[in-house]
Order: sequence, then structure tokens, then C-alpha cells
Amino acid sequence: MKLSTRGRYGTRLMLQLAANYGKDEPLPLTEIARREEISVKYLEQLIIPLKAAGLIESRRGAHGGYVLAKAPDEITIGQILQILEGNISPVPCVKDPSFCIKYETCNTRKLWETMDKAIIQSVCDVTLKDALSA
Amino acid sequence: MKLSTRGRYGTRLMLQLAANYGKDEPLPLTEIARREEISVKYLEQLIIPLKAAGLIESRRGAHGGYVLAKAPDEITIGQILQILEGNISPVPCVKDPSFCIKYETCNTRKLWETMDKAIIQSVCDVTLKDALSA
DNA sequence: ATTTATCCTTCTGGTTTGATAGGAAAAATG
DNA sequence: CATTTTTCCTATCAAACCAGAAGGATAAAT
Repeated sequence: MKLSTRGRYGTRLMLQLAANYGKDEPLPLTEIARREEISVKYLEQLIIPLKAAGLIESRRGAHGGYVLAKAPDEITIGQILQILEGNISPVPCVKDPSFCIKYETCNTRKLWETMDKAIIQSVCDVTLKDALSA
Repeated sequence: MKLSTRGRYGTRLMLQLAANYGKDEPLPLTEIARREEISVKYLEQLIIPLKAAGLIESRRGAHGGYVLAKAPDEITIGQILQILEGNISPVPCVKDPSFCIKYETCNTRKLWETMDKAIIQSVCDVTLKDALSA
């Protein structure tokens, strides 16, 4: 039941971009890597899906870097985790009934659905802006 | 962010024992394995820590099996998961500050603590009795 | 004695995780 | 135009974890 480094580092990355939001200069990965003590090479991998999902925009070349594509209060931690971790449901069957042949009769499914909702709510209720000011 | 089969199968196992609670005969693993379509050999492994934690009692030999050591309303899903999955916190630092050198300054820790509380509450509020009648 | 169970330890193939490596393409600067 | 800075893209790899099988020892009932 652990979040991987993808979700954790990715959230830190996004918080750095949120803190830089509204400034003229985009924030390069070298700077984020320095502040967060994570290798540039690894951050490069994490930022690809975030950009593909439209949360981030990039500018190449010298003085390039990344900026948020939306305001910090329009991006939730849940979105970030979904992109980097995939489905964060504690059990696959909650989102994919075909995962388990006992789907109909399983006496634990309601349990996992309750758990799933609690998790989703705890991360989708929080935006980058909320997290910054906390 | 997935529960492993240990937690999922273990919960199903415990629900079978809960359904059998109060009856004269203990429930053997062969029967649980048949009902849940899980191998006896794997269930044997899962039941060891549950017994060690005092949630289950056993009777060896023919007509042996397992019974809950407490009433179904005295055992929570959270306890079961804790025993079988270990610490279910989404990130290690929530329970172990020494995990991360940036513990003090990390801007995401409060986030994970909120998430952790939501998860714990969602499983510790539910007893085996609750789950049975749901 | 035989059968039905729990109990105990070990092993292993497969997948996922957490990176590192090497270089190509693009934009700014001098 | 050459250099530097930066994003972009693909591949590779060791270590850890997961899911389960295997093989047998011990105990109790019949």
C-alpha cells in the first residue's frame, strides 16, 4: 500500500512549479532537481506524462524550463497521482470488474470501495494551491 | 498503491471465520480454501501471523480448524491489514521520520498525513461484524 | 494405523521499482 | 556560426517485492 517515488517525487516537482507560477521565467529541471535533491534524469521521466496530460508546458533551449499549464488551484494532487501512479485504487476490482471472477459474490468488495472513496477524496479535495499554503 | 493478495485474501479468510463464529466446529483451511478458491498452501502462510497476533485460535488434527479468538465486532479490517501488510501508510515517512532526510522541510508531508488518516479511518472504523452484515 | 489437519521452513519465477546512461533536437547567446 | 543550456527520447539494469508451490513434521480423532 505504498505510493511509489513516481507519485511522491512528482508531487514535489509540481509543488515547485506551483510556487513558480505567474513568474516570467519557466523553471528548469536542473533547478528543481537541486532544490528537491532528486536527479535530473529521473525527473525527466516523471515530467513526460505530466506534460502529456496537459498539466505542464515546456520551453526548450537555454532559459527554457517548465510552467504549469493551469493555475495551481485548478490542479489537484489526485490528478497528479493518477497520472504518475496509474489507478490508485487499493484493489484492482474496484475499477475493473473483470479482474476477479468472484466479483459478484465477493464479500469484501464493498469494503474496498469504501476504502477507495476515502483515498480518492483525501487527494482530490486538495489542490496545489491548498498544498502550498498549508 | 495496491493492497497485496496477503491483505485481500486474509480479509476473506477472516470473514469466513467470522461467519462461522459461535458454531461448535472450528473451520478447517480446506473448507475456506474451497469456498474462496485460494490454495490451502497459501492460506496456511497467511494465517500464521493472524494467529500469532492473537486474532485466531487453532485446533489440530481431524475435525480441527480455526476459530476467531474474539467476537467479530471486536476485530477491525484495519487490524487484519496491519498484520498482513505491515504499515499501510501510503508513504513511509509518516510513521518513520528517519526515512527521509528532508523530513522537516518537506512540503508534501502534510499531504501524506491527511491521506494516511483517511485510509486508516476507512478500515479501522469497520469490524468483521459490520463487513458481514453489509 | 490411518486420516485429517495444523505447523514450519525453504525456494523460486515473474514483475515492479528506482533509477542510470547516452545521445538527439531545439532555442538562446555571443 | 559555434557553444551552451535545456528539453526530449529510448534503452538498460540491479535490487526488491510478490505470489505461490513444495515438502515434510507434528498432533489429534477415529
